[in-house]
Amino acid sequence: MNYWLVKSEPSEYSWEDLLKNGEEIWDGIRNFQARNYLREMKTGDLVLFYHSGKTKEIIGIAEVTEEAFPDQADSEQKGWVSIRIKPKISIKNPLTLEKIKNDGQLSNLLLLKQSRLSVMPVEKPQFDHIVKLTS
DNA sequence: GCCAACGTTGGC
DNA sequence: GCCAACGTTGGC
Repeated sequence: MNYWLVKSEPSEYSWEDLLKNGEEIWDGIRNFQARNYLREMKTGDLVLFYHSGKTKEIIGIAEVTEEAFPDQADSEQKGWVSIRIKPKISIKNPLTLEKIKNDGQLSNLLLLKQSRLSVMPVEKPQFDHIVKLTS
């Protein structure tokens, strides 16, 4: 199993929206690096859900329920893909970017290195550490 | 509101 | 194919 992190601006689509809808097609990704990661996702993989913008925190854990399929909005069929996720765990104590920065074990998170990437892999030890910090 | 870091576009 | 200009994202 692999672990991931996706970012969303809560005014665009929030964790609460995902909870309300029960599942969501994660589409609209128009970045090659992010797309490649989407293609690697497998059913059952776990996905940290990060709010960018004002709050800047990991607020939930979602699960991949459908592996990469063509993005319906990709009318020119350029190979963009989407996946489907559902909420799994709502985090009671969200992990803020500030805490992530101040935690030595999380210094290698791509989140800190490539601030603009919206889909990225997370190593299992780091994922486990985040789960421990937020539970 | 500003700026850094990228990604994209278009002229050459 | 290079590079300047521009647009976008996201942290501060």
